[in-house]
Amino acid sequence: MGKNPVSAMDVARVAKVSQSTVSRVFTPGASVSEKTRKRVMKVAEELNYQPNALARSLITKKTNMVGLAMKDIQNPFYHEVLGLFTKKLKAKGYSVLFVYTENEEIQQEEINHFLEYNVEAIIVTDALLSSKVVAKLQNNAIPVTLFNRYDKELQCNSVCCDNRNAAKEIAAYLYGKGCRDIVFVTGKINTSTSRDRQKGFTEYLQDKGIEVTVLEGDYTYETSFQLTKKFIAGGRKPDAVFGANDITALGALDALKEGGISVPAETIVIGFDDIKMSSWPNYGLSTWAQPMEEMVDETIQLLTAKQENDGPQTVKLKGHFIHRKTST
Amino acid sequence: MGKNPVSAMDVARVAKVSQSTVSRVFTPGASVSEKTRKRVMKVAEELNYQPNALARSLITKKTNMVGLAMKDIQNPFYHEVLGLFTKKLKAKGYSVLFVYTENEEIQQEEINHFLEYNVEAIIVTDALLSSKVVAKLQNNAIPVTLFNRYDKELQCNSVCCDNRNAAKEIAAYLYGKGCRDIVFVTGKINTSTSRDRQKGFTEYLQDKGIEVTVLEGDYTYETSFQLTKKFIAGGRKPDAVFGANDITALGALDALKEGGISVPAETIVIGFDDIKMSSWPNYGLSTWAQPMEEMVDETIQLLTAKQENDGPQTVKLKGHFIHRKTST
DNA sequence: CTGAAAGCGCTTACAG
DNA sequence: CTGAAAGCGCTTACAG
Repeated sequence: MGKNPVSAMDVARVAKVSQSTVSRVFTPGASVSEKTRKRVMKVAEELNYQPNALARSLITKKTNMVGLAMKDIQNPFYHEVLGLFTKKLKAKGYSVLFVYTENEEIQQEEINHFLEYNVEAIIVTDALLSSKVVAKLQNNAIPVTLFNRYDKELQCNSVCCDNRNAAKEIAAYLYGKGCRDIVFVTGKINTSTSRDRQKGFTEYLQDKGIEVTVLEGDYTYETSFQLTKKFIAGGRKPDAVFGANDITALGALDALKEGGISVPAETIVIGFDDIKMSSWPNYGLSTWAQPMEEMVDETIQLLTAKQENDGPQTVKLKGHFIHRKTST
Repeated sequence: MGKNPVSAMDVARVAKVSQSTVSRVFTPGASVSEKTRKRVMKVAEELNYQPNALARSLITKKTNMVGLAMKDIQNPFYHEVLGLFTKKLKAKGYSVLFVYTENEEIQQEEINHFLEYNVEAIIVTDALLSSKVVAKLQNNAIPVTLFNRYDKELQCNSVCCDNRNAAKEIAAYLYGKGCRDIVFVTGKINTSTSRDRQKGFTEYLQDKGIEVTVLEGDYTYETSFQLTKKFIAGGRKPDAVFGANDITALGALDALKEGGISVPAETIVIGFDDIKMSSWPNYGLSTWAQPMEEMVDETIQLLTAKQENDGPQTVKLKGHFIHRKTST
């Protein structure tokens, strides 16, 4: 904490006021005469005084910290999300305590960590939460919001894209283009995002009498690339491939290209997320744009309006299709 | 902080011991009889007691938090770095308070933020620091380490790749391949990384009588893409393009491809960083791999061994060249 | 091994 | 508008 921890007391001594007054000067809205305020501020600056947020939090019960947990390191989508969160939370006066989970599931350990530091809310992006962990958080009255995930079993807020309907629209689009031999490359199958996208997609096509070929991926580029490569090596040449996210679609796209299949002439490729790379000229991936900014805003909204306790809320946002070079 | 803040006092009451004893049970190495420890632990678990890190920090002067500041949102390199830092710092018992800077320079505001929360050290990856800010930090005895940057003027530690020599080796490699018409696409020119890579690269070639064409980029894909596109539209067809980082090289690569130039047959393309994408089949970018993990380890080492005050240290790591599909 | 007490740096009623 | 005092939840000498 430094060798030179100037305290409010030090400032008070020099400014010849009480420590309470120094505190008031640094408390927005507290009543201090203009004259006193100026004198104190001057001394504070000279001494390089910085109020101690820890001590303040201890008494106000407000830490202004929110915990953010992430897992996926490969998907740039989450990097963009992280940037947006820290930026927007800062604007609201919150800091973010960041945790990167290696495990599939957020462990008790990481949550304890958040609890110890008294974060006021927790945002979990792409990791899983056990109901036991959620219970503990509820017990401590810390609101949790799942971002880009949801879980009916869990008693927590959730903000995500309406994956099912988005996938349905993509299916309709593909069907309208005359595609009949269609592949879906999944993400991690235990994620709601992948499941919902698959459900919306296959259901629509099933109604039309089309059985979608499902390749079980894991949201990584490599797996999707290998799966698709193997698939076309078997002599198959689908009309369309829909990847559970952009990275997945990109993997499939590269495999198709490598296999000499021309996109979109022979095969249409669609992704999901609209990460920056998708718009790069070399790819020009058509995709479903998640309303990332709106999603972040909604999440923060949910966290800050935690007062009204009408149970966990689920917000589903629409997003929109972006037509680029991999679709016709 | 929750509606149910069980304190050590609460536990003490139920376990019929003093609050001091409860504290000892949660302090590694403190002397408590096995019998008491068990009883206290049992009660603590029943009550869901969680020591308050804020209160502890207030008295121990140890927050176990380090501040991490980042700026570049587009470069996946930093996403990987962030993952590595949180993972490794956690292993050492540290949490990371994350700040995403929008400004080119880290502002006083963000630093104050770190100071308020009493972080024990600060890591700055790709943002700039003013000497005024560094001075303030030194005044508070908080060690700062620049990661992947360095600045002679600034009194702070620094860990980075030996960019100059790496670029020199790349230049030698290219020269050895017979390249004579060579382009370097810079990153942001006010970064030490871009400057050093440029210096090492051009100096070597200058010695050989070759004047490198320098295209001034900004470390983004788009700029590099446009620059290269414009360059070749002017009728030029270089033997080799070296990008200040992978993203930059990828932008150039795509522009070359779009311009109908075959890589590596006509033009060799080399990047710097070895981000995951560079190994994707569609790109197969040859690049200089930064020893990312080592760099992170060294940084943490520097921060935790902050006791010996023999002035700021600069650590330069080597890294190595990775040959893929864009070089011969 | 254990308890009573002081103190970390703040905020916030309570008086004046 | 301002000061004295209590208290937030801990740790840590100091006694015993």
